[in-house]
Amino acid sequence: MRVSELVERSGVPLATIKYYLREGVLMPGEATGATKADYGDEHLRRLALIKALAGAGLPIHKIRVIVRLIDDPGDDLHETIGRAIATLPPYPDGPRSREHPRARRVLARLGQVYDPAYPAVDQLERALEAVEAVGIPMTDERLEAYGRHIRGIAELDLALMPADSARSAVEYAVLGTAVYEPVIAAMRRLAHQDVAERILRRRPTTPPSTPPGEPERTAR
Amino acid sequence: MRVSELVERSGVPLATIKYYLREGVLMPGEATGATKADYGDEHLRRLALIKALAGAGLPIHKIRVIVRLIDDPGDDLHETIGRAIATLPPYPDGPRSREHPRARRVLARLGQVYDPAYPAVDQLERALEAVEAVGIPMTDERLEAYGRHIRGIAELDLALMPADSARSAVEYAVLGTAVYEPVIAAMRRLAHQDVAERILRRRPTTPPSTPPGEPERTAR
DNA sequence: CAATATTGGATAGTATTGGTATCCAGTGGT
DNA sequence: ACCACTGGATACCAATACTATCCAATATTG
Repeated sequence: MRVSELVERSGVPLATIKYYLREGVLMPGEATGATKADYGDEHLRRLALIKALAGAGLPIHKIRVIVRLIDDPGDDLHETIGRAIATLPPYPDGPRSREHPRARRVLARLGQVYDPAYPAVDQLERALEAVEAVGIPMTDERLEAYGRHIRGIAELDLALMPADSARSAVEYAVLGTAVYEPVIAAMRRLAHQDVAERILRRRPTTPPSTPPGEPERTAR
Repeated sequence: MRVSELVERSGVPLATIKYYLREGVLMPGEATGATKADYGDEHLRRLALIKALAGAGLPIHKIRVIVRLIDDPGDDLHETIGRAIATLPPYPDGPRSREHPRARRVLARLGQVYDPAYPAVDQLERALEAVEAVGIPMTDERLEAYGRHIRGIAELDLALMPADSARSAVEYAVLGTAVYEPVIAAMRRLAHQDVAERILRRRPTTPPSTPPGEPERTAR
């Protein structure tokens, strides 16, 4: 397809597509002449990826890093995925050379190895500093429950990871991490609402049945 | 204390404090003269709150909304908390008048009421649109597991909510929602690492014991 | 009493980011 | 032969969260 068609099919304005091309996050179409080029489904897919990552707050140059890893995953899949995930937000401002005492305690408690090379360790440390600074520290009780539930989620995530190609595995890992975080956050807020409603308003617990007008309980 | 002391104790530059004062997120100190004012611990606490919320990506004018709700929670605590949480990111761009078919399905499945007035419903719908657009849809299997685990977390969150004052309840709700989201995200990423390590590298499952050089398994 | 430091207040400036718009000239299709 | 379209380059823009500077009044200190 030509650019104009890519524009209307993707919904991305031409100026923006040019911008993505310039920034090297969208691969150029196959040139069929000096002023014509041909784009395919992989361009649509790439645009969806860019949209998703940009929507998750990634600056364009980080997206560039990720698309390069997807386009060219090396031999070591685990390593590649690690680097791709490391590119995701949040981006701390200070240096990351601290001791991570809070994160260490959490990991020790959960029986996970402490490897300061994981950027997520630093993210966890900063997040724990923030909750502490604000007076809602991570108590043992909370840690135990959070750890158990989060691990349950993570195990399922991994179980559902595609095994057909390294490319799709990297994409799955990046997107699964980035785009499911808002899903989890929204579900938690709704669960808060629901639980709070029952506690604060003293309402009875609704059984998990189909509400009126919403009959597709098991529908896709 | 005087401004200069507030500056050094909070670590926030004077120009920034003035900016917060101007924007109405930091309450003015008690004037002790035409060119002097007195600040107290509540100013330090407020600065910590602002830091935490700004760090979570809230624009200053949203922080203003929240501090007003904290300073003046009305009669209806549930309502006030709802409004405060509604002020938190993410901030969708388009209008929010859709049907929320995906969110409805999820809520029906989980036995929670669908109330389009909750902003989190819209957030969930958009998040689900994103995962779908990118080819990792919310399957029933995932939904069931996510729902169960997230509800477990949410129930604990509510159980730990302070009941002493409306003010602190609002603060807890806002901060607990905002600052724990990064904690959950970081913990999930680390759990992914840990599980992936065991699967991809075919390593044996480490029992939750103390790794070498890390003896404080139960230490704070 | 006088010199110095500090304060509140006002205003202007800055850096970053992610686009958007314009212009241009070459060219492919009809 | 003509006109819409293309790639390419460059300029521009809007929002945000500070940051810096200036000013004049007033404490504070010696």
